[in-house]
Amino acid sequence: MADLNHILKTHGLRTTAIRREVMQYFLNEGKAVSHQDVEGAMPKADRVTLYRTLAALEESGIIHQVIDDDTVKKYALCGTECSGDHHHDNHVHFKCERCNDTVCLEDIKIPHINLPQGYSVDSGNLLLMGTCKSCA
Amino acid sequence: MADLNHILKTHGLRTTAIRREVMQYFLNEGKAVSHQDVEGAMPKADRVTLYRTLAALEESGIIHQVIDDDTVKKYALCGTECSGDHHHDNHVHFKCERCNDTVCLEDIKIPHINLPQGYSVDSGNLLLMGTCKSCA
DNA sequence: ACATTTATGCAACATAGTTGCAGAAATGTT
DNA sequence: AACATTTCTGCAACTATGTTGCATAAATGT
Repeated sequence: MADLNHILKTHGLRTTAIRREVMQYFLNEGKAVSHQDVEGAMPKADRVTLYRTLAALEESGIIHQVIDDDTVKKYALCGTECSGDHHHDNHVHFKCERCNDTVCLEDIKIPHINLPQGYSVDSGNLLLMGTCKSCA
Repeated sequence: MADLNHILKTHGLRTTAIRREVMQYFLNEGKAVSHQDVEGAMPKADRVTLYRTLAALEESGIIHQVIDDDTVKKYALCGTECSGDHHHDNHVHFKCERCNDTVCLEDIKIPHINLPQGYSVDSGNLLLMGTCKSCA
């Protein structure tokens, strides 16, 4: 609890019950979750508030968007290095095609890629798909 | 024209005016386009037909989905090696944050990544973001 | 040129996400 | 602790995106 409040404060957000609950949900899941997932887990909470909560957590650098092959937005908790102005979520994501879970592989970084003259790269997103440990 | 018909036939699709127009649009754009883009370019065509046209072209391996940080689906033409059952779009995609265009870098392949024991990888998707040649 | 199969266009529906605004809760100040 | 200020929450309405069912039209096979 106190932890969660501290994270919120250090990221410039007010401490509210909903934000703590959403963050706790992220901690429990340990995988990328969508707005719909959050809504399912917190049926009493207002849809719109949850959209805005996710947006606030993302803008402040507490969660980051996980790019995935389906069209709903998904998010996961950022590592401790993230802050609002500078996300460092340059790790690889893995989506299991059996259980459909997408997870962060925090230890595996996106390799540097050489591009032709004229391109400059700021950030990247690498999604690997296949079968995860639990489904193998 | 004849070319487009040939491509459609070799991928097991019937040759229709709309499919040729959509394919021609892909050829002209040379970048990843969304349903909305196609609709804008072909205002007379029916929305639903365009959704189904894109789905048919994707399933048959003529176009492939380009994963991007925004949530609308985008597609681009596949290289010649693609067929319905086996897509080979394992090249890198680049999204320019100024012009917002996403392009295929056909010559740059996704590098092999070593994952921990238990993961098996079937396919991957690498999106690099930054500034493109024209916007530099 | 005819029968069969598949594609198109329309209406209605379903899902995902946004905006405006009033009341509630959190924070800063005294 | 009480107040003023700022920000958050919850509701209603709305926009955008994508899907399904079905009748008609067009493409293919014989």
